[in-house]
Amino acid sequence: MSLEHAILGFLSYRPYSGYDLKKIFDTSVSHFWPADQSQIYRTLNRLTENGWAEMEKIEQESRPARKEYHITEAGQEELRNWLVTPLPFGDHRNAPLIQVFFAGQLSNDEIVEMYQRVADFMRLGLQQYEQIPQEMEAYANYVQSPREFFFWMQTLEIGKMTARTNLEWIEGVIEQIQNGRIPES
Amino acid sequence: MSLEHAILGFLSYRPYSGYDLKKIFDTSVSHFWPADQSQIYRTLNRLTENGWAEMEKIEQESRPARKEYHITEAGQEELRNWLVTPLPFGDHRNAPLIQVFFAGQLSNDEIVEMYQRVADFMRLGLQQYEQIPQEMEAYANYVQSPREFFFWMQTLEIGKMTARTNLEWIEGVIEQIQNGRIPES
DNA sequence: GTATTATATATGCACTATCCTATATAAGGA
DNA sequence: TCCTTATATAGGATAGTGCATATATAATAC
Repeated sequence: MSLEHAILGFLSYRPYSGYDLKKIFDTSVSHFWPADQSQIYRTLNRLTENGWAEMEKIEQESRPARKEYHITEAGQEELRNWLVTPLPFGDHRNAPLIQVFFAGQLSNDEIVEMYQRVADFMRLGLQQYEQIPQEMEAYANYVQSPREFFFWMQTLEIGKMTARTNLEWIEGVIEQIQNGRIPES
Repeated sequence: MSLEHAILGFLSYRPYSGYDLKKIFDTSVSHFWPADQSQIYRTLNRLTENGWAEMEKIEQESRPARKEYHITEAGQEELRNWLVTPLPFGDHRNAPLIQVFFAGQLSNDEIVEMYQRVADFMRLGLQQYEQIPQEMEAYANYVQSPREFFFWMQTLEIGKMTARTNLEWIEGVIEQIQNGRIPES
């Protein structure tokens, strides 16, 4: 499971609580791995059961107690093993492609209209990508490692490249429709 | 849900049984939407409950009875509505990016080794993409619609483009490591 | 004769994920 | 005073996925 390993990754930097992790996820990896709060807590329990993390309860005045999770030796080892295991890129479910597959049932006008909207959406997404580095940079100061920061930026880089590729594809389809290069039946 | 709509898409061509659908999925959309047999049957039940499909039992000599599912008016409408609803591209979980995010913990050699393996894997995948058209063409003869065939080919096209983009990214990272352009700490 | 393959559907179980709601405390603002 | 926000964790309901297994018949291969 990937959420387990993403959490182990963050715990390898330093101990965190579930609450911390939710915020960290939202400002760092949520663009390729959004994490639900309840799931983070449940996964932390599982990590503890697996012996990959240990919980330390920290009482606070005026606030509910924090449960800080520390990665264990076994957890470090599990993380390393997972990190060096090649996972295939582009091997996931892709719902928009189902729409493409059956798009022939729509009229040319409907297709153009829809993909122009999708293209707009993606151009917006590309713009938002430009803003993520600032958020990440803030986080980088916090952890302080140019090497790690380099790889964080690489996740953005590949995200942008993929978005540009998709956009290119969409623009190509729209153009082909407008030039009458798509069979009518 | 997408599997529901993918099945509705196929049923809009003609009635099929769960067994048919499993084979059709495996030879057409499995590269972006693999479907488990048990899930297809369960989804067909749900489609029937929703009034989007109707089941017709067809007895056969020497073989178990087929349950053929016919799309209903309501199902057609549901499919159309879904097809014209823009879904964002590139909006899915991407486990390999978690590995990238934490790759700084690995040594340069480990990273290069791993990504060379991933790159090999992807070059292989690209080659396999070249073979899918033949399978799809066989299926196209079977349904006979140049327009639909055009969009089927588009799902391959975007798959290849994405694979090439990913490969380009990986080759870039490897190159940067080999040129010492990645911070050591 | 026996094993495998093809045709066909169904169920059980575990795991993952999402959404919503509950619980608790304190600070700050309207 | 009341409402919202921030800090913190937990649980129930529901849906989707993956894997394994069960059931049944007939043809084919060894």
